[in-house]
Amino acid sequence: MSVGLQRLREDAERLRRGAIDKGEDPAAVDAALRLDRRRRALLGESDRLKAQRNDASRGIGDAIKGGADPRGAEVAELRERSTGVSRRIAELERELQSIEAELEEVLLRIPNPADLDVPVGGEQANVVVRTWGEPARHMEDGQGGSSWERRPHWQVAEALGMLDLAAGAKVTGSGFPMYRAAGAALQRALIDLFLSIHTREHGFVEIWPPAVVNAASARGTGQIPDKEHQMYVVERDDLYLVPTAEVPVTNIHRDEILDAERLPIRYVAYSPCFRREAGAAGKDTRGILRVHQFDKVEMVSFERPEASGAALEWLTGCAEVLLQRLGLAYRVVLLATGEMGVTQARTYDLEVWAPGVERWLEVSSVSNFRDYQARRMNIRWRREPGAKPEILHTLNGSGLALARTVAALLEVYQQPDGTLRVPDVLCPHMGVELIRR
RNA sequence: GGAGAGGUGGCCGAGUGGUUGAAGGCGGCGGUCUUGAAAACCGCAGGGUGAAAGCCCCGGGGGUUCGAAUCCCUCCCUCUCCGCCA
Repeated sequence: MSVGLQRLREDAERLRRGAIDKGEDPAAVDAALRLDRRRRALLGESDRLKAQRNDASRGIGDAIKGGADPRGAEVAELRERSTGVSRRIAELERELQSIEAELEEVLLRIPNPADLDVPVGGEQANVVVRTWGEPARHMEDGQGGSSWERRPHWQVAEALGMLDLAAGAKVTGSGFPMYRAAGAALQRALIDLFLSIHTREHGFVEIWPPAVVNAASARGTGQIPDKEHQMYVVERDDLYLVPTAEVPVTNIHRDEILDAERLPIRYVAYSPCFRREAGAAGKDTRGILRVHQFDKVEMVSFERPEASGAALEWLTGCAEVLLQRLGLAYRVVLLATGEMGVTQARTYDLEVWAPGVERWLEVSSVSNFRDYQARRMNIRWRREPGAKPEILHTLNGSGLALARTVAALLEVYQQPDGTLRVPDVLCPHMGVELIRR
């Protein structure tokens, strides 16, 4: 269950409003309310009958122990009366089961309402919270009054032998980039850089997760049912290729009750990410801005509810550090309700400036899910030993997604002569300061 | 992939179809004792739902039965051996 029956009953209006603000259908809220009422009625009836049955069974046991003939008329009569009750229970149980299945299905479809201070609306309602660095110009001044034009990343990369999109298309299909030579090394260097900073400077515990998950995990983080069509499915084994490390990593603590002193728990994980990008055909077809497989370092945090708001700001900062070290200009955008996913309560996107294509590219999305995912995954914590378990809060954020970061790097660090300068932080990882043909 | 063993409370581990939501041990919490601690002794402690009574939960699902942790089916997982293999 994602929103919880308690909240459904007490706060239906907020849920309805939240769905509408996100551009989703609020009908699921009313359907859930209806099913919940029906369920409670059936449950009351069947519980009463079960109590009756339990008494009767106990009576039969006592009678036999008290010396009654198990095959005698007295016991047979008791047994017969109980049979009728059991049959009625079975009927109710069947109906209850179908109601509960329906209810669960409907609950999974109720969106997580955005925090109240999130701007309502579409893209125009997004708020640029802050910017960092000086966006590089597309046309750059050169020596002696000359000027040069920055090329898009795919041209830079292909010319330097760092990327072979044709090979990727041949081997797998379009949207599966083949990095080579310094391009491949750059991938490895970035992954290492990001993981190193997060583990050494930000205190994350490094995880190297499976790249394939089962349906329960995909449901836990909310990919199912909302984004099921965006995932690659291994049908034979009923498994899904991960669209982000968020899925395997957040599910680590599914069905657990964590002690207070363990919180917050903060993981950082590298994984390849697979996305079908269904419905995005024809968008960003050139280069590596929208691909079916990319690499990403993801931060995941499990927090006490009262700490999740501050944690979101902190996580955002952890991602920003990486862009600052790479010397890439970026802006932080607070997403408006209509731009958010159904599971998030508050989301910041980090957008990096790519002067070749002259666009801001989303390289990170940092979100507070509050209790929405945790309830689906049944992840709880205890304030103190012996206290009632409570649902905790989960957050995650990219730190960072590689493909678009690489695109920005290529476009920012290209030189007029066609070579590529390696950002200082990456030199130790790459072993060179300049990449040339 | 083949053969076998097993999945019970935070952990280990009993469990006969009938007050066993579950013995016992360890661990945990509280107390007595102690200058303090240890030891010893006493006591308290699972989760869900519900206003409560109650109902449900012994890997998941289904079945047999008046009644299932206990019997049957099925799926999943763990372990051991064999085969294959980075």
